[in-house]
Amino acid sequence: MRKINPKNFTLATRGTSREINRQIILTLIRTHQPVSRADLARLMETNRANVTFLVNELLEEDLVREGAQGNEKVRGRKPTFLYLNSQKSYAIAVDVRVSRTYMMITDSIGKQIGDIISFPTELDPNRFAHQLNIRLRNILEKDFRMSDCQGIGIIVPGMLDQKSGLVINAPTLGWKNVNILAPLRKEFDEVDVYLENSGKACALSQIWATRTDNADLSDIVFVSVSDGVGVGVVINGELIRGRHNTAGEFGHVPLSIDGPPCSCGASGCWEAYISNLSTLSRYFGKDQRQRQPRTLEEQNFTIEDLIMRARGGDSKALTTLHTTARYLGLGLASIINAVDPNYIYIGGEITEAWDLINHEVSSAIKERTLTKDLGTTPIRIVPAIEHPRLRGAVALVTAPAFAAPKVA
Amino acid sequence: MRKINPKNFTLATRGTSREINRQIILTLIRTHQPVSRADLARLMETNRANVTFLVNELLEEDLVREGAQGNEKVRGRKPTFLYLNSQKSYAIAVDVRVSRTYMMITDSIGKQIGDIISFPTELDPNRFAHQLNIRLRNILEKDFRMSDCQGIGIIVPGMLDQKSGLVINAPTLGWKNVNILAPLRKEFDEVDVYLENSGKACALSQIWATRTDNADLSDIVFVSVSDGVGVGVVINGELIRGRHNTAGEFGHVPLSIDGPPCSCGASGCWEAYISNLSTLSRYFGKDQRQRQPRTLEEQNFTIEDLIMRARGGDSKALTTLHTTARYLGLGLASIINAVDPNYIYIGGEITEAWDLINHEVSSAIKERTLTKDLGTTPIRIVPAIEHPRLRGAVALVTAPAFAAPKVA
DNA sequence: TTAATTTGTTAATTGTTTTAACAAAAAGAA
DNA sequence: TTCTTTTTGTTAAAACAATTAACAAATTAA
Repeated sequence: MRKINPKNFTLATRGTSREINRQIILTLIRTHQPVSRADLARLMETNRANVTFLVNELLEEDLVREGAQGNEKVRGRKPTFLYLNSQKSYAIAVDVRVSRTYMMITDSIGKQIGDIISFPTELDPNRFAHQLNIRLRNILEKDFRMSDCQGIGIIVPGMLDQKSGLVINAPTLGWKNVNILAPLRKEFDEVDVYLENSGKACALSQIWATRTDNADLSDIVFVSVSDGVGVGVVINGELIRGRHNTAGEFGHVPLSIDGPPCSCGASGCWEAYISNLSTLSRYFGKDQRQRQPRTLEEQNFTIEDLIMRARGGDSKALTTLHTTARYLGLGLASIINAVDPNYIYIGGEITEAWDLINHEVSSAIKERTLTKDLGTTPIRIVPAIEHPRLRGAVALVTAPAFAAPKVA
Repeated sequence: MRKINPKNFTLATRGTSREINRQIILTLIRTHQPVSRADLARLMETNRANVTFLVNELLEEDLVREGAQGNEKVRGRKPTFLYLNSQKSYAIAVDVRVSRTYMMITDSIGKQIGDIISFPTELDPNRFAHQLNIRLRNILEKDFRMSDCQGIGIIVPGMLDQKSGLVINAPTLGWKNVNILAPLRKEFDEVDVYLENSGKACALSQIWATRTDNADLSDIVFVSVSDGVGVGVVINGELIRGRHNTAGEFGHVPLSIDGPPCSCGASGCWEAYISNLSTLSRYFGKDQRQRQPRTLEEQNFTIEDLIMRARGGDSKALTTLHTTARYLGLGLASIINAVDPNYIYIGGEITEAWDLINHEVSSAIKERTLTKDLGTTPIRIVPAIEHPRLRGAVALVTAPAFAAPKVA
């Protein structure tokens, strides 16, 4: 039961029904391809004539193409299969992280083209913009044609204003009130450039992934545990952004208000318990409150090393991971109580140790969730190899073509 | 950018556009009445002919009526004003609380008819059902006509399953897995009966209230502080319910996981810091961890008494309120970080002391919100006299007629 | 009294879904 | 082979709703 906003509604015009049905057809071709017109008519519970009209429109726009004919051993005329034309355009994804920046190119349905490339991130915003500019120009003018580029999606770990392209605060990069998009938009004015927070992008990557399972992804949460903790919340199939594009920051909901200091300035945030840095500090026995300097050896020691040690029999390492797992679960319980999602997806380096910690996570979740049902909310691991951030950046570019039209 | 759910979509039919525009017209008449067809055409940025057709349909259904003519000093034909026919039916609202149950009757646009009546709540579910049955029968058969009743909305402070009508757990009432709706639905099978949690109902009461201010209520949170803490979250004009209708339970997000024990079984929940009981316990210096019994005098002492004492110069009472205010603000900061709403509404007895505590609440919010913008999220007080729970119960019945049709 | 202006309706047009009929294509039965 | 049956996809016609244009009604100002 959604209330129509009397200050901001969308009237239905003569073409609205067609637009809606067109997007439904696109969605169905996307999830069921290769698929025939007759199949679509059955899936949509409508008549084949309607499907013919709508598909013809998509064929004319070259969004959809006809392919081989089916050859099942059944009577009757063989169906003509339809599939999305993935060659129409390409998308560029950019994932900016502290140490390196990653780039991926995909076709118009998000399938990777070539290899992922990466380069060290310039932490000076101006020099970064210059650096990225050159890389993009290479792709847009040498490797591909600029007119074929559907858009560029850029992921930054921090809070940002989507429209203006302003990075309000990206603590790990040290960027504050930096407009990273303006120079790019000026340089490549033919191409759409999108900006998104990494936690939100990861959530997008899941709902827009083409999957074969029957999972209902209309209400999900993605929790990305890394240097910081990023969270993206999807409700009713839509990423929630809030008034300032800052919705979903569960990383800074406290476990204990008097807990360890957090990068955000407050103390006891969930992030201050479960980020990789926090886990490592705990392993080395440093009191985070004191922000004691770490030795060089400690600085080069990563969470992956810790996991390796835990697997190698280092009981202190294992205990450290278990403690993090418990805190992870306690925080997830808060998210579950607040959002009650269908699934929770978890990404980040710690997922590599999931077999070691999943029991602790589950029991912590059950400890603080309000009902038994909530305690069994399915948790799914997203391995790094799936590149959720890059996939989310791609979705920023490619997904709008499949999204539901704004109506009422 | 909403993803169309390929397993659960709604195809647009020939009538979909009309249905959408019809609901927009209803919404606009509701918010702008009395209003002429020409006004509607301007508000909707469409032509008057379209409005005529749609309004004629509403007139035929007797949802809308024509009223007086305008008489501004302008040239041209006088407009015929349209208004919602509020006499078409009536709604019954029931608010079940520990001590008493309240009932209100409204017309079909939620305007109160007669006085609010109340009676002591029978805490035995069967006897309660019987009691409520008799009360409802009186209204439906003696005072009014059953066929005119649009529906009955019942509010229960606890977790519940909307569809089956099951009260899963209402700790203050002591109800667990009680089906309160089944007997009513059986008895009054002509009438729709709706069940809703009190926090969620309060949120509904705000978005569906007919207001004159220009507030954008598409993203709001209602926090109801009483015996427990109920929270309702509205995103994109729609109350979020989650997979098990338990979404929004921010009352059990911890401030400190090792904090005082909470009625839910966990410890350190926000509720355990700010509920009326928690505030009173703190005033009487009881250690909640010990669950010490209170004296008879203490048992009869209410939060209103505490506020009175604080106003009367009792500095310990004032300090107690200030402490609650601080905890209230710290928890609100978590909600703001997580949801980033346009407004936060607060109801409950403590709002009567708002002039005493609002400064502490605000500074605690600023202390833990991630950005300056978030720190200035407007907080609005809803006084008890506005009966948000009963108004929410009414909205359950009357609002669906104005809601956006499900599409795509 | 006439012109100007605004409201609301009606008729015609256009675009879209829906129904019904049909053509095309293939397998199976006679 | 030939005919029947079945399925796919298209086309023509019908039904319906938004849109456009024209017009009638009602009122004020000149």
